[in-house]
Amino acid sequence: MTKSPSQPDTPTVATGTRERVLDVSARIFRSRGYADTTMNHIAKAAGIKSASIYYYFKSKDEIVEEVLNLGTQRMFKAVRQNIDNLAPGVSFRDKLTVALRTHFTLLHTQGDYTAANIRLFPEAPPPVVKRHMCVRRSYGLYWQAMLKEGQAEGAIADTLDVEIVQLLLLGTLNWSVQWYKPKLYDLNEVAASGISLLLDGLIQADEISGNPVSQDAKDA
Amino acid sequence: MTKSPSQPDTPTVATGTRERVLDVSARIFRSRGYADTTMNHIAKAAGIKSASIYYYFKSKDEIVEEVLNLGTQRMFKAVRQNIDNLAPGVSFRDKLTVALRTHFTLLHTQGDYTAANIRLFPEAPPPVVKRHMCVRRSYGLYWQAMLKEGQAEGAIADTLDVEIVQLLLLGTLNWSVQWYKPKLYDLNEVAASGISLLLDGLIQADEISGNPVSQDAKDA
DNA sequence: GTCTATATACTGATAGAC
DNA sequence: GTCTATCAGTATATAGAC
Repeated sequence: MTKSPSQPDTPTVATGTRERVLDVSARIFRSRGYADTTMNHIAKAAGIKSASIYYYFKSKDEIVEEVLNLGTQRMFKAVRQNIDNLAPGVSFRDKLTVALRTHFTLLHTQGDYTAANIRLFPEAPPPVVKRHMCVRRSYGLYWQAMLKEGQAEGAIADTLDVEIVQLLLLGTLNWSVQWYKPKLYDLNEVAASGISLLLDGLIQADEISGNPVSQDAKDA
Repeated sequence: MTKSPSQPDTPTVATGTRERVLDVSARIFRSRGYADTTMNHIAKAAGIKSASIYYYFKSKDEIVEEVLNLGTQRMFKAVRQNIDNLAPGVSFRDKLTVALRTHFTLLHTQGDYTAANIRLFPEAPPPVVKRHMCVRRSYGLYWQAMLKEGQAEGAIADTLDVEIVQLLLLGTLNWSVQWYKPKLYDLNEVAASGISLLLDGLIQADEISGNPVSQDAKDA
């Protein structure tokens, strides 16, 4: 909301001090969490003194809130963009695959805001989280709407509670920030495994039907 | 490891002060997390003064470590017990269902240690987590061994990396501590949805085969 | 065993010089 | 805009009386 003057919309590279503070905050929050990140940590990483931060932000929680909101917003924007770019007649399955892959990939590449968002969400003070909830709810409702489309098409079971499914789906991906290490696992392999698990399940369909279970989601 | 004298193994009900401190610690850590839980919070809930805690524990981190270990150990014990009690010829699918359901249920019932464990894991100081890792690794390896059995039986794909699958499976369940509220969702419905999602996938098998997708895991 | 009192350190935040 | 200096609050942990 607060924006330094004469800045274009959503600057990709941090130029001013305020953006630099936000960027390093996201990076440090991502690895140290909320409570263990001090204004001094942020200041040092930004190359200023901690008192100077208060020229741009009223409090530590104001920084947290902005990092939280930016994380969700960037995630939302990327997912919607990739979905909107799909061909009109694309199957629900492919649509969901793209959404899941985008969410997962953004969690582990392209900046620290999305990963910091996942970590900060349970750790941040309740008032901050409460204010952030409206942004997060929009994103969740977007997924639920997509799932309802899938139900209408008959691609997924009518009886499912789309809210629970949404929480389970994104939960599987979100939890990966706790264990995924770029040097230890291959991002594409993990993404493919996760998407395959969520779309087709772990158990092989050992019926006569040649259903290609656990053998999909290998595009991109 | 440290145990007050003349105590039987794994006391179910906390009698002594030490056990009471541990129990309230687990409860408070579960809801407030690591950093926001103070020795004073614990002391007050245990009905003593904060200085008295140091008669039983050298430091806050010693409490955290014990809560962390107990959480994983209880989870491990419950899952193994339920698996061992199964009939010899039971299918891999049923086995996995029982394991998943046990893990999920224990996360949300029967004490705060298991839920606190999930929350503390990313928040606790690295040295504490590092010491806890051997316990956690045993539990992960137990799951991976189970998955390998499934591969040997042909129940799940041979090509899957069992470590990644294990992390994805438990991640789906673990993440639920962030959103599951007993008053808002039904535990059995969420468990059934989660297990169905993980075993059979979200997408309907719209082949001719009468494969009962998303229609299982409703025992227990 | 549990207490009171306190040491020590560090936190988020403010005041005001430059 | 960024600094130095500092306040007030609170944290973990210790010392020692009872």
